[in-house]
Amino acid sequence: MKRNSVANQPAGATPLSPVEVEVIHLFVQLSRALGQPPSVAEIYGLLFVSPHPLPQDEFYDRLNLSKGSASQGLRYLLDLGAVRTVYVAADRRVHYEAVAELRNLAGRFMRQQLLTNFEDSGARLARIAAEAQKLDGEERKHVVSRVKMLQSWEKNVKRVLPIILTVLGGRNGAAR
Amino acid sequence: MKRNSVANQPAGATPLSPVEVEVIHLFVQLSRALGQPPSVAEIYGLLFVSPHPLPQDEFYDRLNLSKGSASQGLRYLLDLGAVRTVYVAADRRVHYEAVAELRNLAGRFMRQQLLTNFEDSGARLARIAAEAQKLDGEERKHVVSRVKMLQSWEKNVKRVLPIILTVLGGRNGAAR
DNA sequence: TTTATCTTTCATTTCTTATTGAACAATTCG
DNA sequence: CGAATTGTTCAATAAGAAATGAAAGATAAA
Repeated sequence: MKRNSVANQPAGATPLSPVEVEVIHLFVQLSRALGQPPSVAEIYGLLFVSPHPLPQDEFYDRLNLSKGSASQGLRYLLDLGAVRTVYVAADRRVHYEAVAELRNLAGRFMRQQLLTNFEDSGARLARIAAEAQKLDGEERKHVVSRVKMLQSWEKNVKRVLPIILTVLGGRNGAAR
Repeated sequence: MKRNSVANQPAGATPLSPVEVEVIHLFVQLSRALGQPPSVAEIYGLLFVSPHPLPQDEFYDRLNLSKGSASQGLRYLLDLGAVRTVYVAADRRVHYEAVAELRNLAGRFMRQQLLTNFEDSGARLARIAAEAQKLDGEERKHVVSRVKMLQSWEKNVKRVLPIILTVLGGRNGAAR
């Protein structure tokens, strides 16, 4: 069966309500901006509106994605800390609920994202600086100044990140 | 000819120096984190280290990408404001140079990125809020609180963005 | 005007990433 | 112990994104 956006559930599954559809859309949109796969966004979106913890089959029945996607997507969200498991009495299935505190979410996401792609940027910058010394005259002057610029960028970004997290967390999103 | 990373220039083109290679790597890495195509990162990286403005053929000769990619990539960077054109006397070709102020770069990039994916999120939130009123009892209560949470998130993000830009710009990257 | 140079466009191809689904655990129930 | 239910893994496939290259525009020089 093909993934035709959010549509045609298998017989017996409760179709998505209009609110659910809208909220899921919102998260899918967000996922594009953040470079995350849509299936993950769908899963998180559904969990986010749901008043109860949900078991895995809810996801592949109602969002009609494959077992595999549901399993992988949930594991990814678990690792990210965007979702937690909940024990439900008299039910064998593992249930999930959304972790919705913006500070945690944003923080973990950034860490994951930046660490994955960035670990060695400092080392690389040092290597570049060293290489630059081998150049001569005008060119060296220019390259050295560019490298300094990059180092300054790095420092700035490192300075800004904690601030972002603080501000995001300060008055945070707990609706009351 | 296939794109085999940064390698085999056509005969006659100056091969990339070690410094250039490293700097380009750095930008390609960054581009992954930001979800930008590698070819664009290569172009910007080369321009960033270059002490002179460069014409288009430099890009497809030395980075060996196609004319098409060079043209499109440069246009993209121009639109973003990450690159500007430079007039060079007695040369018919348009030359390009990098715009390297972090504040401008980051600002424009965020604006472009967020506007593209986000324009209507406010409207969508309003629609969701309206839909939520149609629900009843417990469920409505929960959905309404979630919607409030989303609205609060949106507000927080809008509040944080200008701060980020200010801090990035404050002591900015002009090497001296 | 004709020719040469430089640039853009866009249908096609290639490459990357996300998703599927069938096979294989693992667990609980009868 | 099976049998049924739940969950994971991973090779194969599909969907999507980026890059190519050939053709067509522009512009300038001869």
